[in-house]
Amino acid sequence: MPLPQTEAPGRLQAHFAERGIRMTQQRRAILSVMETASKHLDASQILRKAQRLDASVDRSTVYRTLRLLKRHGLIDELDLMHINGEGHYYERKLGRDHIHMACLRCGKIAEFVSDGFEKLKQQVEKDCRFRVLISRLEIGGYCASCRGSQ
Amino acid sequence: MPLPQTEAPGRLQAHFAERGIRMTQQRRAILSVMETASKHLDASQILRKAQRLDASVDRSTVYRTLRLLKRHGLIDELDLMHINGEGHYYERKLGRDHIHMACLRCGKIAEFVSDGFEKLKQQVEKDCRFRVLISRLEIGGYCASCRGSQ
DNA sequence: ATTCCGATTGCGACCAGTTGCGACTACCGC
DNA sequence: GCGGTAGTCGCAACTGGTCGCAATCGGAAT
Repeated sequence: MPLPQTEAPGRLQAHFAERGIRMTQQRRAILSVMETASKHLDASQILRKAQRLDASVDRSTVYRTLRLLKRHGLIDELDLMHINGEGHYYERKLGRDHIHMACLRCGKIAEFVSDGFEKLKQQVEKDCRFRVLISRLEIGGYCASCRGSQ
Repeated sequence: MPLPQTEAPGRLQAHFAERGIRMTQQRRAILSVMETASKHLDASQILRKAQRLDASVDRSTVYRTLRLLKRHGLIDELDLMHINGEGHYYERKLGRDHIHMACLRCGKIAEFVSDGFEKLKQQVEKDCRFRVLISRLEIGGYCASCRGSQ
């Protein structure tokens, strides 16, 4: 179920300004790719799209900017259970955390928002005396339509 | 074929035999490293230890064997929130799934077994009509001792 | 508009993990 | 034990991601 969201799109650049992070041509290109992306992108897709806006963007700048966004909690990084090789996927962080479910047969990715997940995180905070900042729950298995055919 | 486990340690090799998976010198070395490991190892540590038992073991054989173990549900693969670079860590799968908590300050890894986690997976099975085979929940934040110093 | 300094960039070299391929070997049936 | 074959291995080449460094740029102060 593609996702319930609360918050206007397209404000990544504003976040940068508010936090006094320097804005460059290259970052502008990358942010605008992330802002307008409709689905999970991997690093090489982000690079290609960003280079269409600013041809000078380098691979390593993409990775550095992604890391920056990650550190500021503005995007989430996903493995999607390494369905296709080693790569990672990135998505804008909007609204509440959600679980990612990857179908091992058809490769489809579904998302799921659950109160149980929030409760579980609260339990960890309490029982383990651990301050939760980032969390990632990924599940691999078979989706409803693939489940029929063993 | 995914499998629940409650089980004595050190029987990785037996599992291979039972499932008719071919046993080789190299695999024996790698399995024995995994069986005797006391904590999360990364691929290069596994390689080094395995080479002490059989000098011919190659990097790619380690990765291939790890993937094999993963597919058979005998080990878990962790990112530990990419605390140190990109690498992955591997651990023998024993008993119930557990949550990994990585402290972003001191790097310590804690584990936590929770009924809430099991319930959450059941909820996904039911609400999303999704067959759960593998699951991984990783949390990044501050552990009890690092929490004091902001 | 000009200066200036730290932050950022591109580049090339590197580490982590995967793949294709020819050579090798475990193990089944004889 | 012996041979044949599918499964596995080591190697070398590749993709994904990181790092160190010199050159460059953003933007605050002037």
